[in-house]
Amino acid sequence: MSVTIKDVAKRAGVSPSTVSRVLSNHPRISRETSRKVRDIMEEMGYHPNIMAKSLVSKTTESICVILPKPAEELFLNLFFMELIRGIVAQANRSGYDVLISSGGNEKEEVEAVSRLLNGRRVDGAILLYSRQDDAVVDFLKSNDYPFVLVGRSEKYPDLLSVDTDNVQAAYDATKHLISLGHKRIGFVSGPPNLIVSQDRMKGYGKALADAGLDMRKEWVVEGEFLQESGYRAMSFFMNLPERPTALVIVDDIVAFGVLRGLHELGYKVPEDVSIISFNNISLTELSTPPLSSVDIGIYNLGYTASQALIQSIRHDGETVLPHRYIIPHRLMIRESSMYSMPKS
Amino acid sequence: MSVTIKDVAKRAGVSPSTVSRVLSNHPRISRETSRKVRDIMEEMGYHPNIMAKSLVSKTTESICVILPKPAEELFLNLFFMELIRGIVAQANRSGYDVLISSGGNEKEEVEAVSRLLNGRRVDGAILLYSRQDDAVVDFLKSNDYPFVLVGRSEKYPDLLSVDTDNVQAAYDATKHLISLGHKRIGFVSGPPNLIVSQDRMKGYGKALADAGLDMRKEWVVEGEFLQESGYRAMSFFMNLPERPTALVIVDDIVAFGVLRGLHELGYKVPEDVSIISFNNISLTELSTPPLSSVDIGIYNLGYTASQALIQSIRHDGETVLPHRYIIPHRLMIRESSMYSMPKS
DNA sequence: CAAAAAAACGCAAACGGTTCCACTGGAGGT
DNA sequence: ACCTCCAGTGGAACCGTTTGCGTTTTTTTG
Repeated sequence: MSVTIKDVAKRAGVSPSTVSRVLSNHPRISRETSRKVRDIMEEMGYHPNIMAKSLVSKTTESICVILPKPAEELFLNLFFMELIRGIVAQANRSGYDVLISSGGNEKEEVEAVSRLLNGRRVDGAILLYSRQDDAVVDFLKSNDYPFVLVGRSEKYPDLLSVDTDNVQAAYDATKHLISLGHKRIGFVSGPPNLIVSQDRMKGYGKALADAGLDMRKEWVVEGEFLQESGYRAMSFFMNLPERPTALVIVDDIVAFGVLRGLHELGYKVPEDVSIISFNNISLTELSTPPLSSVDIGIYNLGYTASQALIQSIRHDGETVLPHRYIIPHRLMIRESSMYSMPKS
Repeated sequence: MSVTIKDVAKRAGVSPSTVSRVLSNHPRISRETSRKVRDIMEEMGYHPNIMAKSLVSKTTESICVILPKPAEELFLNLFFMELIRGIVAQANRSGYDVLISSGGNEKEEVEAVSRLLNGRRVDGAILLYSRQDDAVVDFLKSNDYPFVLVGRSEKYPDLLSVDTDNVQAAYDATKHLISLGHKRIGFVSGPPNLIVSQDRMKGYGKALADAGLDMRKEWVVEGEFLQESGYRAMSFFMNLPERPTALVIVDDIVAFGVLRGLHELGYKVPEDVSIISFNNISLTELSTPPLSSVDIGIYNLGYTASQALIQSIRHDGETVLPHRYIIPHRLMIRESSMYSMPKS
């Protein structure tokens, strides 16, 4: 059917081994043989069979990324797509292919990962989440397969992972609001069991403390990564006897809900309430008003994760590799927090 | 290293062939042999080596999807992620893996696809776009590889493809506005060379004609799939001596720009201008006001594409398969077009 | 009860590469 | 002129499965 290494060999009057060596440009092949063989390959339209190659080399030059279930429900879509783009871009640059997999539930995920890694279809995996107690992580770790986490694991702190310094990011965001003169700053959080929620909350608290402001329990609400969460939070906050004048919001999507809630309640952003959120997905600039957000470099997160994984796959064990990569973040200040408090 | 079919065979006291046959549950294997072998496989933790299998079976049970370059720039991200989710979900259900690939330019794309298909790494491909004249399509077609287009090709009308009936969709959207009493209806289009732009424009024109309304050149503008396009279109439309009272907009993202433009110019939606757009990405419901949009079933598009491709891969050539799948659309009417024109 | 048919299984050759080892022939050393 | 050495190449085994065909065992049948 397809032209093989033997066909080329025959046509070139050399042995298959020689052709193979030309392909991997082995040092001990003469210039002219190499030229001749390459010409013939070109002429015959030869393409190496990747399967045959990986069968013997025991390496597939490909990785998989596991989409979490939430990707189904939430529309963290923007987030994931950006991440995937980064992953694919880097992987392709390094000559790796990327395989996407998703499972309905955790059990299915483990089965999928098991099939892919035990079946030697991929060399490693990227996990796009950090759940509290993850069967997939357990599987990968116990089988000693290369993998990297986008996020971090509390259970195993020294896993290879790529993450944002969420504490610092929240600290910076909060400080920004403080520098605008705000003294009553609230926090709209996400699911309390997610590490990212906890970390951002921590940074928020730290910034307040450092500025000598007190963190009031009633100015902190927890919710989901959904706009409804933000929406509901507003009817709560705005009925308080003492309302916050600024909000740090755990995610852009939630911030959209906040925006909508405030709008319906008749409050203006940023005049009445200044807000800033996290992730800086591409929509932040086109809401009304444009949303201040902490850019966490999602593409870069993906890119780095892919790089770290491939590095770890290729690693011969000589040098010691870092366990943890922190992607720098930066504040993107837009209208939603551009208003300086009148000195009151 | 890893436990192979031979290890299992030895341990079970049978030949490798028998083990293989158990795996593919060949009819001529006795109940008990099958049980015994399966038990041993379980016990030894056997997992079939996918590479070895594909080498001999000449089929990889996996497909690839080619991300177009625009995915890099535009944030059709929402769109693509949704599509990919559909593709992956269906493929996994059918036992196929999905491989994502993207190329910087068309040449790189061809190289990537060539490597994947010629190298027998995947069995087929899904193309997420319909460009005017596509080298990737030419490659796939001339090599007779299975592939499916999400969209349609003017050059080769009978390619396997999955698409929306964009003419009808635009017709329906326009008719909706007409039914609200609008007589001056404009159209904000996308890049004129994209088939989707052309089709939607066509449906728009047809609806106007059927209603006896005239389509005025100055009420139609072309642009990009970017919010700026919509934004700019508004400063044009709203300076016209006779302004449209309703707009059909080629894409949700563009509609966001329109919304913003109208807002800044002091027009209210839907009181002053009613609008409806296409695709119904998840953000349409959380803009202010929520956007009427034509839901084109993006997930379904992906799901069906995957299904069609796999069907075509497995096809033995006996029966004849459809070339073209049309995914039904439906209007999602929200606030942005809820206002009935005052009888003027 | 022998012969034929069916059922269950084993052998060995692929699939398309890679790589260790052996072989050849000419250059360089003595 | 003989030995050594090395660059350049060929031979063959192997990677883990599948599968056509042949062999053995069991069952059916006349």
